[in-house]
Amino acid sequence: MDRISGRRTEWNMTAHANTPHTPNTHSSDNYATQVLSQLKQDILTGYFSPGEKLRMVRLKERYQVGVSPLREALSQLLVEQLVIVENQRGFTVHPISAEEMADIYHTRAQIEGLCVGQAIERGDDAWEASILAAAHRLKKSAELLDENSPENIQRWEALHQEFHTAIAAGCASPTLLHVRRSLYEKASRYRNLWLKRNMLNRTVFHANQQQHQDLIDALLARDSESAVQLIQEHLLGPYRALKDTQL
Amino acid sequence: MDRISGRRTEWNMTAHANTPHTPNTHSSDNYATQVLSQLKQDILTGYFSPGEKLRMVRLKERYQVGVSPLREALSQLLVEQLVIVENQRGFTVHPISAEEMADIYHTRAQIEGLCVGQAIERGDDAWEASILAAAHRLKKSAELLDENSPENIQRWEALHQEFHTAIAAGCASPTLLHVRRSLYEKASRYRNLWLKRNMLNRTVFHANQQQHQDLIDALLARDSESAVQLIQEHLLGPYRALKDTQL
DNA sequence: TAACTCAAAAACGTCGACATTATTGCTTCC
DNA sequence: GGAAGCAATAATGTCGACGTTTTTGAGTTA
Repeated sequence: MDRISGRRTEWNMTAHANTPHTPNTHSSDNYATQVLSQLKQDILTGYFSPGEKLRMVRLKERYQVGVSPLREALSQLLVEQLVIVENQRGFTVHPISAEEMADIYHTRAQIEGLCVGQAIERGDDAWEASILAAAHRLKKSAELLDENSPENIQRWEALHQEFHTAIAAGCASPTLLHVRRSLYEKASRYRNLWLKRNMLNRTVFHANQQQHQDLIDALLARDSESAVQLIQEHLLGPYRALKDTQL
Repeated sequence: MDRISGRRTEWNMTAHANTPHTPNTHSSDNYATQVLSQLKQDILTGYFSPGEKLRMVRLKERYQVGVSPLREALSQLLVEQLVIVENQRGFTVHPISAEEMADIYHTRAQIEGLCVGQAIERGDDAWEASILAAAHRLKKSAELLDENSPENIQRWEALHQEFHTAIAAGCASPTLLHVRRSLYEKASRYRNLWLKRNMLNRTVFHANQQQHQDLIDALLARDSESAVQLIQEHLLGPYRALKDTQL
């Protein structure tokens, strides 16, 4: 057993309490890459709070690596604006604010609108099929929400995201999809922080179901104007629910 | 004199041949930050060619730092998709392709459209004034292009960019402007590589002048549809000139 | 009590060294 | 002559150590 996989196992076992880390990392990755995904997850899920100082000793203990891979991972999160840095004062989790949340969600709505608009122009049969497939999987998993444990919500959320990603993928623009993904991650941080305080009720999800069907109809009809309008509303809905509650 | 500024001076003096590096770095930055801007510049300007292997020994010599700051800087360029990495095989300059160029330019046109559209909605008097000021500076500097030395072209290009940034800034969305900046950098790599091979002729710039005036008129008239159309054409024009030439 | 000083402790950023992995080049064998 | 094996070389990724800077906190003074 080589060092990396050995170390990897240790990580999984020492994942202290709060966050069960995904073991889905290929040992072909280096430490920096492995730490990146875990650290990102820890920030997005709120294990490290907004504005919290990220002390190296703590990070070294948690992820069982030296400072070099840590600083590489943190450097990447810096570009993604999930951490901030001040010379000689180390790294800090990027603070949150109502203003940033509004900006992210609105920008995300615009970007998603671009994706959908182009997807309608460019999407082919395979695109339509993948949407219907993802929609089917999502609908079938609605039962996950009956028992609203964090794990089930996470699983449903993953399927939900896959559904919307299937739609956006039709735009066939790696650059645009890259931007989209980055914004999704930033937004999901706010969503997760909100989830930690407020349990979600089922009604919002049923509204979701209807919106999804309307969206699919507009997509298959290649009705760009309606589809863009629907997807933007679909994204801004959660925002409106979030923004008035205390973070 | 501390180590950083001492080292900094050495950098400026040892800037081998091709690229005169900007000395505009505060000594409050750490090595990683300083290396980042220089390395990015070297990639954008083509000192390091697309697909070229970035060997650590070479980078250490060029920037006079150890591997730690280098890997941090490269990690950031990784997120910005200016380099790629393969485990145990180090970093490589991100390759270029006609497909990527098309994707970047088209996405950029869409993003710039969003910026302009929102700027027209949100822009105030100060916004209008800053546009006119930047336009004035740009027009006054047209003489820079009479002698088309690389330095003059660079200076004109900076003013040109400031003009368009002044317009986009009206959207008042940090997130959107962040995306915009990232795409500008990626696109400028293609433009720079093109400039290395083809000297530009003056006619394209005069066409530019007229487009700028039309754009300003549309902005001040708050004619969103025209303005978005104009800015997108303005961005795609250079793309069309570039795409048919050999890279 | 509040502000200030300053020494001790903690934390940061960088380098050099080392183990591991990839690459090169030479030799051997078909 | 060309493929295959293998040793030598080179390059990568990570850690521990070190100098520097920031933070802490106890003691002093107003």
